[in-house]
Amino acid sequence: MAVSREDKYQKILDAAVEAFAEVGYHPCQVSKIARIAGVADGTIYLYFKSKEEILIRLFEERMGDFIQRMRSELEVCRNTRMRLKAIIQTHFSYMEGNRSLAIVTQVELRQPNLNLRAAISGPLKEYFRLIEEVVQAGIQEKDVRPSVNIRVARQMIFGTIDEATTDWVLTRSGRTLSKDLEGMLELFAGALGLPD
Amino acid sequence: MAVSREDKYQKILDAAVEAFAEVGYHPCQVSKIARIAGVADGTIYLYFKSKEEILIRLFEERMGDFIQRMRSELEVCRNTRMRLKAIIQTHFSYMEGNRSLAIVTQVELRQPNLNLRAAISGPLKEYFRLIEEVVQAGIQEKDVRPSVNIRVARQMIFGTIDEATTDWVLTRSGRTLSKDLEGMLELFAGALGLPD
Amino acid sequence: MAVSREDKYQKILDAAVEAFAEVGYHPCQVSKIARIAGVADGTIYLYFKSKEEILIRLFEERMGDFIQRMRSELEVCRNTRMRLKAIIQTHFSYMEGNRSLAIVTQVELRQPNLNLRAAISGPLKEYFRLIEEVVQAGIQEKDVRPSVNIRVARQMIFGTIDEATTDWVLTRSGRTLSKDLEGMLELFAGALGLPD
Amino acid sequence: MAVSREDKYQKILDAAVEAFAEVGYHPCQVSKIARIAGVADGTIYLYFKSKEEILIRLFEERMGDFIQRMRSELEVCRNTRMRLKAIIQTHFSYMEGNRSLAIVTQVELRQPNLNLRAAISGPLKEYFRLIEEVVQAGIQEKDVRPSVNIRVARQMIFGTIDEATTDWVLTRSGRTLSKDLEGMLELFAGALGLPD
DNA sequence: AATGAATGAGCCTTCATTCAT
DNA sequence: GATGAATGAAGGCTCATTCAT
Repeated sequence: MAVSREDKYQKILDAAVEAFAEVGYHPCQVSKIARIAGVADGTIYLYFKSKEEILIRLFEERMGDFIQRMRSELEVCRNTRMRLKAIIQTHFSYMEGNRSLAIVTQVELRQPNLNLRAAISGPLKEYFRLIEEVVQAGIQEKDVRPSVNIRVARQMIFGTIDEATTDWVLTRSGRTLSKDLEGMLELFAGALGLPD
Repeated sequence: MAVSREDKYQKILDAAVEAFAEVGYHPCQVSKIARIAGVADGTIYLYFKSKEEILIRLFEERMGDFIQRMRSELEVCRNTRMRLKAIIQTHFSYMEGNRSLAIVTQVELRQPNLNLRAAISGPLKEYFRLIEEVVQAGIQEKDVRPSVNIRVARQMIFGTIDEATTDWVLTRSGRTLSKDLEGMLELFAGALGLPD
Repeated sequence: MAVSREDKYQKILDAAVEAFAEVGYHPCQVSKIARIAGVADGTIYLYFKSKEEILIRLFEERMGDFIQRMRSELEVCRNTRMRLKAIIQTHFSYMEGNRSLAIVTQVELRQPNLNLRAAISGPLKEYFRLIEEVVQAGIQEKDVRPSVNIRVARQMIFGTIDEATTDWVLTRSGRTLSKDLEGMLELFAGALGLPD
Repeated sequence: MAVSREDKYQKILDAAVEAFAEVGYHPCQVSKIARIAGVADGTIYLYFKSKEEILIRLFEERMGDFIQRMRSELEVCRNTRMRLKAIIQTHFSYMEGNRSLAIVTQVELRQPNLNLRAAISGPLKEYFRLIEEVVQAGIQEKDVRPSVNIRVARQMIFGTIDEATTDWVLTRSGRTLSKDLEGMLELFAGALGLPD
């Protein structure tokens, strides 16, 4: 039945996230994914045409989902501070809810592999654009200092959030990401010159 | 003779940087490194005991060198703004002068592989400590708002610089990294509340 | 119902002939046969216990049918020349009417696989015996030179017809096999010393 | 050293002939060839880029060699009967001296696989041309009846010899091929109308 | 020390066959 | 009976590593 097919597809994708997170994409054996997913090796190939395609679909699906959520969170915000808060919060809570995905993202996002880059660049660029739009709007709404370079500001916002996530992923401390939300927001506010 | 041995060691390391940058560590064949280095495959194993060790030594040597330089640049700085400027500048110019190393660093720095993590964490942690010391000193010297969370500030500083480097590495535009130095410094200044 | 079962059995056999002819027995996937036959992969196994059995049955059925026809054509012949003509003609027209089967026969007839050899050898040996009987009778009827080695004569007759068929199968020219009937018959007549 | 490389290449080719003869090309595992050749599996791929290439090179080398020998045997013949005798004799003795090659040739020569066909067709066509030249010359020299169709005569000559070889290959009797030389020659002589 | 041919363990992928529906 | 998704054994090929020269 249709539901079962989609279910298994997602089960394999979930298994792949977990497996990739544990050892990394390249060293990960397809049979490991199969084992975690509870299916036979060959079954994987009924749903994906290659190991690489699993990684590509994984990014497409999960990052698309992430962007979706980010966008809807931003819609209800009324000023730049709220928007930045929403970005940090959404990013953090998504990654906290998907630790394995977070690990995979932090690592494999930077692969020089061209097929992968092509697949990733779509959603990632959209995320970047989304952040840049927030800064741009902030300037127009006089929330943000006009001297701010939009690209560099985006690099700061994304880079900081991303680095905090990497930190959280690599140090297996019990500390939550969300705990740093306010501190990070204050840094961004100061950097962009937001009104209190 | 001793010089020749050291020379070849470095030649292999240089070749490895180039090779890893092009395709990534895992997909890179040892024979590719050998070809670029102009030595036989077997020769590699007279200098390194495995492909993994190449990567590990690579980080140890090149990051150690990087930290060294960073430290000496910082010594001559008299206030927080100068120190932050030195960090950005040194990081940018080092990476611009070692583009392949920059690529490898951005990608492989995040490997979940434990041996590698152990090797990297030394120099990387020292870099983090160094940044945190700058922030800490800034607070003591009343350059930095006392409410600033030091760890989060470090994540911002490193994350932003790192993201700018990744951006530069992946978009093969002619744009130099250094061009963004002042803009980035202004963001940091605002974020930390530095005096003008 | 019984008819339907036999129908489907033949449909699968026909599909197999077509599929084997296209790519050869070994490289041919069972799913290809199923697709051509318009049945599910699993259905094949309700009629045959393995892929190999399809090939075996195929030879048994189609070659049996071929021998049957050959035998009935020979019965009405009154002398050696007519019999040889009947053999060539029947062989040619059967293969022209079953081009795919001809292809499969030319190729797979020579498999070293022992199960297959055993299955083929029955009808093939009967065909050989039939040819040899014609030569033998020719000698008794004084149609054929008595010095003729019967086995070698059979090799000539079968080998020539078979090679002409292979030629026709491999060169996809429009040329018909039957066109060479008379020329070949004259060669055989000369070889065996038939009276004009 | 150069000799050693060529040696090993031939050793693998010999092993492949033996292995293919035993089970057929498709079912034959590369590891079987390696075992017979006394080398590691991977070594095969230092000399051939794929299993298929082994088969292709095998035909190119061994058939080229065969044609070479055939041509030089024919050069010293003074009439059609001698030439036909030389063809049969050379073919038979070559195959008797290379039984495994004979087996492989009889079977795989007829593969529908296009790459293989292309590789084979060169030497095989040359063989056909060579036979046809003998018949043609025979007609000009008034040795052969002018009514003989050259193509059909070639099909008879090659087909008969080939079928005798197949017969000899499949029936593992002690009987030698050469024993039938005279009987076959007489058939050809009669078929073509050669003078006594 | 240097070489590079050889090794062989290992892995992605295929596909004949099974079996729950 | 029919289906086709699922299975998992098997195999071609790769490549890090070794070692005879």
